Amino acid sequence: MNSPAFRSSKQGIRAVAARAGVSTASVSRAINNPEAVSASLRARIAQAIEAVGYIPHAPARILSSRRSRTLGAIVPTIDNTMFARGIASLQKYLSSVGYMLFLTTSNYDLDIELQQARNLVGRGVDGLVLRGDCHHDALRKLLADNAVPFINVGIYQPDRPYPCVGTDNEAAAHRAASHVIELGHRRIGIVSALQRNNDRASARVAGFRRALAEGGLEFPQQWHVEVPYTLDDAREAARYLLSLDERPTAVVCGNDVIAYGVLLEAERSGFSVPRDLSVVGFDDLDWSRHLRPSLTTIYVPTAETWQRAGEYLVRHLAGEQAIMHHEVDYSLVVRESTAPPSRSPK
Amino acid sequence: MNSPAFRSSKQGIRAVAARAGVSTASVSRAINNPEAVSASLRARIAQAIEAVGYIPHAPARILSSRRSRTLGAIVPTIDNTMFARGIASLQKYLSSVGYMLFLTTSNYDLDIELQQARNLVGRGVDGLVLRGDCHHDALRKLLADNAVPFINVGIYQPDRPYPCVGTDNEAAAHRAASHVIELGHRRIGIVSALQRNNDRASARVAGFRRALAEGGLEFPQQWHVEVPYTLDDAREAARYLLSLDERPTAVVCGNDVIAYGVLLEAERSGFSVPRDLSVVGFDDLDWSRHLRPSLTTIYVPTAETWQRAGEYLVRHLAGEQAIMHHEVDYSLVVRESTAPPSRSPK
DNA sequence: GCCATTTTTGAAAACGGTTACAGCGTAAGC
DNA sequence: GCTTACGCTGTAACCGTTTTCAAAAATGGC
Repeated sequence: MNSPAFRSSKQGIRAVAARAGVSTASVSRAINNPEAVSASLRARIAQAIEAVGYIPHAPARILSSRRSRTLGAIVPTIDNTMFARGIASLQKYLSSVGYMLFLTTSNYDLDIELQQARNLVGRGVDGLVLRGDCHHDALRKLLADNAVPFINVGIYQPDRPYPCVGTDNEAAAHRAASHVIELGHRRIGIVSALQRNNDRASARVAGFRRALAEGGLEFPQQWHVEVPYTLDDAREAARYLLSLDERPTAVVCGNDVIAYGVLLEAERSGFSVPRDLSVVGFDDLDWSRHLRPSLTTIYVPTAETWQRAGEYLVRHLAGEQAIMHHEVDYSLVVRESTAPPSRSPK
Repeated sequence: MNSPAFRSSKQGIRAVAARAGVSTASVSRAINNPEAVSASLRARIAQAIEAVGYIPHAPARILSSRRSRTLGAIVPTIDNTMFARGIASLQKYLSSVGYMLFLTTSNYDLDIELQQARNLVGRGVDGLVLRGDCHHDALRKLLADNAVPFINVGIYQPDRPYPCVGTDNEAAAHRAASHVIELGHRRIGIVSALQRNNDRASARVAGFRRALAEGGLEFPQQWHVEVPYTLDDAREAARYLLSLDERPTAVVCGNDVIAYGVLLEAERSGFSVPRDLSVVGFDDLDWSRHLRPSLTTIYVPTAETWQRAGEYLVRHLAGEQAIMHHEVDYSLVVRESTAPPSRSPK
């Protein structure tokens, strides 16, 4: 007969303990630190867990231990192949080391990102994976106040005091633009993603422009168009660029989707790629190899990047040393969409 | 001077309560049920919360209230446009009603799905969104034992006792195949996704086959190929089908990505679409409108479907009535990739 | 003003784990 | 044989909320 002062043993770890005839402490140890418990007890407990169908209650665990073995991630949107891939890779890695991932989206809005971060911190995540280094000031304060480690992924900024892992977008973009310059192009247009609250997009634009400047090329403002991440918008941008009196002979694009749009529109407008127009993308999505003409682009190892972000945090949380600034290599993949400018442009 | 028997008021809700000069109960009420507290207190508390920078601790909240305002979702993979869209839509809806989403992936593995479900239940999710109705037996038992409501999304099975929301894949596939039959095709190939543990894929195959059977068409086994979700595999399948002595004049595909592969390969092999080969897709991704020839396909309102799944669970959890079987309409979008079979096939 | 209601508010017991601490054997050292 | 050390186990406090219950305060009718 249970005294009312005793908790009922009907649920949770107490039920398991009762059934195995041990204390809750032993059950907890058997689960979290099996070596700390004798083999015989371990077996009894394992059997009791099985019999009761016991599932540890994570919130209680987190509350008590103050660790959740969970990381949070905030991405602008999941509806973008690059992020989807990155998240998939991160999730896979984390689950391989017994961590979980709490994923949220910010829609490129700094306030939403901050709010989601509050949410995740309140949730008790052990660390946070953020996209880029374009954040609300309050976000950094929040993470500092609560001692939540984090990492900026998808960028490489060795000079900043925050951990990051990714490719150097500026340098990669510079490489892409240099490629068409080396081919002999002098009139080069840029179709970039929206730069607002997107340091990846703006770093790429910066790289493009630096290459143009270094090449001594003139760059009229109307040769740069910013578009959302859709084929339709990219096509519209291409239509505009191709309609200019003084039109570019090459277009460097902020990402592959934009490049696809440019490719499609050029073809529809009767321009032949690469004869009349060279096009360079950025990301190297699946389609880039398959299109005709196939797309010259920058390969970015997204999966590796995001996995390394996870590795950094997991290591950091384990108290191990981890490199704060990790650069991930990109590479230029030359395919059919680029060629020297034709002597007799259409 | 605090007696050591009292908990320190340095943290959490107690710090807020101390600062506002009220009890923790009032703070809790001010947060969760503001009307239950007088305006003056509410104001004092709000100010204290602000001053302390208080972030409620979700795990403690869940532990105490036994509700998390969090739903779990298990999808095969996030790296698939349709799922990414669905998840994005679900997440957006949930956040609009103050819920969060815990997302995990199963990689089309029933055991992993079960394990993830355990995980999520242990995490205290209020409900679960599952892809399709192809699950481990233990999963249903798990959810029943723990009284966790769930819904199968992406399918429509009014005859089963489980809630679901989605399109009738069998019927939609039937419609797609009927389209090419009506155009006059008699030799129709099928390139489907892998059917193993994928009821969506197999329902579509069933629909295709029913249409063929009803049309009295013969269907040699070698005209059906199953491939993974990649352009490369789809192209290989197309290459195979087009190399047959008796080759199909039309191919119906389990999804758009497969159809893209078939389109690409047909073109590369010198077949003209739709003159030499008609192709039908399924999903209506962005590319389908943009390709040349554009792709005839089945439009599936993914975003709506997943949002409705969220609505069902939220409603159910609120104790409101909600329809268990919700059918979402599909539609055939006829574009350029289908035409009557040519008199003189290549 | 007084009593009966109806708010508002606070004290304290859960919620389901972890873990510091202490107790108890048993093995080792002498 | 007695101490010392160590390995295993149990007791119980605590993690930060919510929520029940009852007391206190406000309201209203007379």
